[in-house]
Amino acid sequence: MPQPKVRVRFAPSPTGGLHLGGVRTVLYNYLFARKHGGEFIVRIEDTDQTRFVEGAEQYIFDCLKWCGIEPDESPLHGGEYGPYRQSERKASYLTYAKELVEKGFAYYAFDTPEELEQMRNNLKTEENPSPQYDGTVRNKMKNSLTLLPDEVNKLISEGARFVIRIKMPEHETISFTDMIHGEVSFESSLVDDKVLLKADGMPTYHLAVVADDYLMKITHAFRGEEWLSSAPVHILLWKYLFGLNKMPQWAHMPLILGPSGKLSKRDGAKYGFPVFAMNWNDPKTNELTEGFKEKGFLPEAFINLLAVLGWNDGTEQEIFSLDELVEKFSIERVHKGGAKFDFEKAKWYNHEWIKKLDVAHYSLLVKELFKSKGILITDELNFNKVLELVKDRCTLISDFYTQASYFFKTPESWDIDAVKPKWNEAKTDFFNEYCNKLEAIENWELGIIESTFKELAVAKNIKPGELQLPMRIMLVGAKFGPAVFEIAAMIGKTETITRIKNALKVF
RNA sequence: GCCGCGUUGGUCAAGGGGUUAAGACGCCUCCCUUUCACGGAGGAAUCACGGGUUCGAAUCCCGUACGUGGUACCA
Repeated sequence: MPQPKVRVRFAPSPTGGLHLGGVRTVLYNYLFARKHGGEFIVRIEDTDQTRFVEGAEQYIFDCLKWCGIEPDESPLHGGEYGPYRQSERKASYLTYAKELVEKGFAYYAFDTPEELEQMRNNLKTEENPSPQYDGTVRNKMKNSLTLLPDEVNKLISEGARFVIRIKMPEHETISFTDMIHGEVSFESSLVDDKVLLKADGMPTYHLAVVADDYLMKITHAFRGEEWLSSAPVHILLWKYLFGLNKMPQWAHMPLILGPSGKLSKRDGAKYGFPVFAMNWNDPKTNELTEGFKEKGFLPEAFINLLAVLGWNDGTEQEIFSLDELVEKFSIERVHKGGAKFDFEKAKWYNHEWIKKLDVAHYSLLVKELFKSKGILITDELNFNKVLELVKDRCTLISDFYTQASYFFKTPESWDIDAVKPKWNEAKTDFFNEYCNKLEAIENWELGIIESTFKELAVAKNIKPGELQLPMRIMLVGAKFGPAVFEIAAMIGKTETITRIKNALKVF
C-alpha cells in the first residue's frame, strides 16, 4: 500500500508579526515536509476581521522568504486546493456546521453577548472564576436544545443572530497520540461547548482547521502547545465529520519562553533583543517591533538557532545549515518542555555563521550599511579583503561598521589616554623618522612595513612593543582591530603616513 | 478555581535502571597576541522536593511544589 503523501501546513493569522515561536513552527513544518518529500502549505487564517492588519500577510511571506522557507502552496504561490485564505472559503464552513447540527453534535445558540456575560457573572465564584458554556449550563441558555423546534425556526427565519456551538458529550474520554507528547487525554465534560460558527458567518479556528485540513488533505499538523487544550474539540470534530482515520497526526510544539514567562512582543523592547524575524511596523498602532534581520542576523544563523531551541540531533553538533536540518530533523527528538530564549547564545550562532560563511554572502549587506553611514564602496575586491580580515571580531552584521570603517575613513578621534601616559620625545622622533622611511618604500607590502618598523625601533633602542599600540591608535583611533601592519598595508602608503602625521600633532 | 502540558548547572541540552552525569552559551583563570577578537588549555556550577519499586533511581510509579498554556462569537 503506497504511503499517502506528506502534506503539512502552517496557518498564521495576519494580525501582526511573526514571533520566534511562530517561525520555529513553520521551520519544523518545512523540515518535516522536505525530509519526507512532501508538500509544505501555507494558508492564511484571516477569520477575525477585527484584528486583521493591513500588510501583515505580505510581511509573513517576506519573513519566510528571508529564512529560505518557500511554501509549495499558498495564497501567493497558488495550488490545487485553494483558495488559501480562510475568508475566501467561507461557504464551506457553514455546510459543515449545519451537518453537525443535523447529526446532533452541535446546536444553534441565540444568546446575546450581554446574556453570556450575565451568565458568567451569575455563576462566577471564588472556586470557579471563569464559568464555561458547558453541559451543565447549556440547558439554562437560549439555544436549539432548550427551545422548541418551531421557535428555533422562527428565530432563524426572522434573522436572529446565532452561533453554532459544539455539543460536548457528557462523559467520554477523548484521547489521541501526539507526535511529541505521546498519549494525551481529556474528560469531555470538562471541555466547554466551543463556538464553531460565529454570528457573522465566519468560522472559529476550531471549525476552520478541521475543515481546511480535511479539504487540503493535510497529513501532519504542527502547532504551538497553546492549542493542546482545545485539541479535544478538534478530535471530536474529526470524528463527527470525516472520521478519525483521516485525521492528521498532531504535534504540539513546546513554547518559547522569554526571560520571565512566555516570550512576548514586549520582551523585545524590555530586554533589548528582537522577537520577530523582520522589522514589523504595525500600521494600527504605528509601533515598530525590531526584527532579527535588521538587528544584524544572518538568516542562516537565525534558522539555526531557532531549530536547536527545542530540538537537537543527539550529537554534539550545534551548527546546521538548512540542508543539514532537513536531513537530520526528526519530530521525535523535539522536546516536550518549553525553552527559554537566550539572546547571548543567539548572538553566538550569528558569530559562528559570520565566520563560517564566505564574505561574499554578506558583503552586499555590509556595503549597504556603510552606504547608510556615508561611506561609499567602489573597490569590491579590496572591500571583501577587509571584511575577511575583520570577520572574526563581528558578532552582528552591524559590528562591521566599527570593525572596518577605519579602513575607509580616517579616525575622527584618538584614544589619547591609551598612549599619553607613556608618551615622550623619543617616540615622536621615532614616528617622524618612520614616516620618512615609509615614504621611501617602493613596494608597499606587509613584510617591509613591519621590518622597517622593527629595525628602526632597534636602532632607536625602543622596544617595538611600546610603539605598536601608539601606531594602532594612530591608524584606528582605538584599541582594536587586526594586526597594525596589516591595516597599514591595506590602507596604503599615503594614508598611513597622513594618519601618523595627523596623530602626532595631538600626541 | 478547574483542566492540560512540562521540570537535568544561570541558559540551551545529552543521557531513559549501574556513567567520574556529555557538549554548547555565558562567567572565571591561564596560554597565544605588547590592541580587540579568533584559537588553545583549565575552572566554578546541575538531576525541583518527598515517598515508594529495586541489590541499585537523574532514569520507573505515586504525591507535592513550581513553571507554563487553556478556561473568548482571539488565534
